[in-house]
Amino acid sequence: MTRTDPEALAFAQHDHGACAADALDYARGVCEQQGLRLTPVRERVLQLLLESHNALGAYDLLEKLKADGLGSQPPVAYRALEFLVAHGFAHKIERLNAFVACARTHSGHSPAFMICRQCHQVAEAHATLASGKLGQAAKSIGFKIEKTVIEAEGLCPACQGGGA
Amino acid sequence: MTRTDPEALAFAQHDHGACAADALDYARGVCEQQGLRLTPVRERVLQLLLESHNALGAYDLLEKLKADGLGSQPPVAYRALEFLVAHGFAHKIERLNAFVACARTHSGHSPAFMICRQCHQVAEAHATLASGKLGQAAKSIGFKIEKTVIEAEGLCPACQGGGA
DNA sequence: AATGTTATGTTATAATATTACATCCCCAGA
DNA sequence: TCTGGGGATGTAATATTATAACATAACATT
Repeated sequence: MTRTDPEALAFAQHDHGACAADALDYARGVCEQQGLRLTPVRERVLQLLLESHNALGAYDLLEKLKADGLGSQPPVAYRALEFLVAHGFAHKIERLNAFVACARTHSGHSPAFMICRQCHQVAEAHATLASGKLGQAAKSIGFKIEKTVIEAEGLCPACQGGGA
Repeated sequence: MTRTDPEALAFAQHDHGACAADALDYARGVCEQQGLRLTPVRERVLQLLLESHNALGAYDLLEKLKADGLGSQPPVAYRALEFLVAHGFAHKIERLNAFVACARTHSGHSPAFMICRQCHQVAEAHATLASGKLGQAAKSIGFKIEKTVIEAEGLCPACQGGGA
C-alpha cells in the first residue's frame, strides 16, 4: 500500500503496468478502510485512468466501459468520475476537460499539473494550497481559498528534443 | 491610458462605470498603437466583459450581441473572444468555461484568479509564471512551462459574512 | 420480507465549442 | 477605377462536454 513518489516518475520510463496495479490495490485498501464502495464501474474507470498517462475525457472512458459491457450512457462515466474525484482518486484537468488518476502518495494535497501540449501526457506535482503570491493576495483582500486549480502547459522533456 | 491597480479594487466598491470606460479607452489605445483592429463586435464584447465582474459564457455574450443587432451565431462570440484573449484584453477562466476582461496594468503577465463560489465574482491577481514550487518541480524534471492556469475557488469577503 | 439508502441504467436535453463555406469590406497595387 | 488578397463577419451544420429526470437494481438494516 506504499507507493513511490510520483514526481520522480513523471514523464520518465518505468514499469507502468506494475505501477498501475499497485495504485489500484492502494485505492482498494483506502476504500475498504473508509467504507467507500469501489464498485465495478468505478474500479474500471480508475483502472483505465491509471493505465494512461494522458488525461482521458468522459466519452473516451465511456467507449471503453461500453466495450466491457458496463453502462454506455454519459451519466455512467460522469458518476464514476465524480466519485473518484470526490475521494481523491482522480483529478479533473480543467484545461482539457479531461481526467487523470491521482498520483499522490499523501492525502489532503492540493495538486498541480504539467500538461505537454505535444504528446498530451500529464504529470502531477504537489503545490502548496495557494502558492506564494496568490495566497498572499488572497489574504490581503480577505478571500478565503477552498480549492485551487494549478495547471502548467508546455513541453515535456521528450518533446523538447523532437518536434518543438 | 494609465489605470489603477486592480488588486486594490477586487471585490470592493468603486465607480465601475468609469472604471470600465477607462479600460475600454486603454484597449483602444493599445490597438491603435499595435495596428490591431478593435472592430464593433470585438469592442462590444470587451465592453460587456468590462461591465461585469462576473465571468460571462460565450452564449451569454452572444445573447447580448444579438440584442444589439450584431451576429447571433456561436462563432461570432468565439472569434471575438479569441481575439481578445490572444491580445491580452481578456482571459478564459477554465474552471467556469467563461471569460473575464483583463484587469491588468502591466502587459506580459501571467494572471491568477480568485473565483467566489457564492456570488461568482472573479478577481484577477498577478502570479509569477510557475509560482514557486511548481516552477521548481518543472525545472527539476525538465518540463518547459509556456502558460499557466491558476485559479482559486472560495469565498470573497462579502460572502463570508452572509451565507457561508 | 419490508424498508431506506446507494448505485446503476436509460432517455432526453442542455451547455460549450468548432468546422466549413459563403460573403463582405478594406485597401494596396496595376 | 478596377482588381485581387487578406482579414473579418454571417450562417448552417455539427461536434464535444455535461446534466436533469426518472425508473430499476443492489445492498444493508431491521
